[in-house]
Amino acid sequence: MFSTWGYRGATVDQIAVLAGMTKPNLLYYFRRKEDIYLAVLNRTHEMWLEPLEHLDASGDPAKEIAAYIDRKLEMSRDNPKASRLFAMEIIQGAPILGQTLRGRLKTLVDEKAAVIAGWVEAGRLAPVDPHHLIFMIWATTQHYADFDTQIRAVLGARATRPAHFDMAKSTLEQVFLGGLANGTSGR
Amino acid sequence: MFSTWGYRGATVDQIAVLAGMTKPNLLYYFRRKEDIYLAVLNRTHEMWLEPLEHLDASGDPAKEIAAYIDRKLEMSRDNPKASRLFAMEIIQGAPILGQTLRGRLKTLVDEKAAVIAGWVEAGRLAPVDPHHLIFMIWATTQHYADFDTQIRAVLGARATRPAHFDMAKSTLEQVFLGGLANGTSGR
DNA sequence: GTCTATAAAGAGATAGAC
DNA sequence: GTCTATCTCTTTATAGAC
Repeated sequence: MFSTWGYRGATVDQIAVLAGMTKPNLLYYFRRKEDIYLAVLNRTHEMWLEPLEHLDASGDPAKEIAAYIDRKLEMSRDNPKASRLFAMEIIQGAPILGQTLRGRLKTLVDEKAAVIAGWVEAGRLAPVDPHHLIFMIWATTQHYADFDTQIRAVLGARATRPAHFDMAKSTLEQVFLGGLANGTSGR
Repeated sequence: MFSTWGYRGATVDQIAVLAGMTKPNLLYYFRRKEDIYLAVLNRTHEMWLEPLEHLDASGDPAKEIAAYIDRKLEMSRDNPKASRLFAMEIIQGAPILGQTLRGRLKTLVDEKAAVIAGWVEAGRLAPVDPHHLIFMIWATTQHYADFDTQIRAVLGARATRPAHFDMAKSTLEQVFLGGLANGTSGR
């Protein structure tokens, strides 16, 4: 409900119906509406951090990045509502997750950015800004969940459910890996 | 107000204060809350279609794509709230803009996708799916407006306002143009 | 734990004076 | 065109029986 209607737009009544119980019963488990939102948002964010943690410094740069893209894309395909919930929270200025972003997320990203920077220094990857590369991967993969409505509107008949995800995957890998191939450098 | 709080989250009272008038006065110009939303959303979407219209089939592929990326990125920098308003509308399933997306936007994208396909056929661009390439450009450029809060949280001290947009621009151009260089093909 | 009934506050919209 | 006052409906949250 929150991912479709936003925090204010979702009503406790509707959530209760969706949960198969009455409103006072739902409020017996979660005292306030905000508590429901916090619970679902925290659970979602936990899941969101995971794929980046797997980026392995000792692996092959191209393979690691491709695997990261794939994992993120699969998450968008399998948990689009979670992605949209997270997106709405950020768009609205991250009133709840702000601290987590500046803390745990920043630490994780800085750590993995250092890994990427290491690959660049070793000449195994074109010289690229690691932070912005990570932003690009977030943007492109989550786009397929967050803007699903627009994508399906534009693709029209082409938008067969699993097929267009395969197309997205190969396009993303092509552009990212082509753009990051070592030797070729930035150009 | 709508871009920060969502449709339901924004109140007519708050909008009136922001507009420097009382609530009944605002409702004298816009009879219903929805009319305010429609007005601001339509104005925004108009602006949003424009950059793609400039993609020129007779130009140099790499230059045209770079110029398109730049224009979209500038829009994110200069109109972040408009971008976020648009994003929230799409995330929520485009209840208002749905028809426009399936109509005018689809027509425009299909037309420009054909232009890109032409470049690919002429061997001036690596073989890439035109629609998904356009999605990638939308995703990466709008990300800097929509997820600004997250980006600044992660970049921390690095996030000097105009500077990180320049970094974004060069990173995007590098990855896209590198990934799309002709001859090299998809690889 | 679950329910019906209801209190209390919020928010969209209108009435009507100026 | 602009205002104060207010109607009305929605929504969060609680009371209290079972």
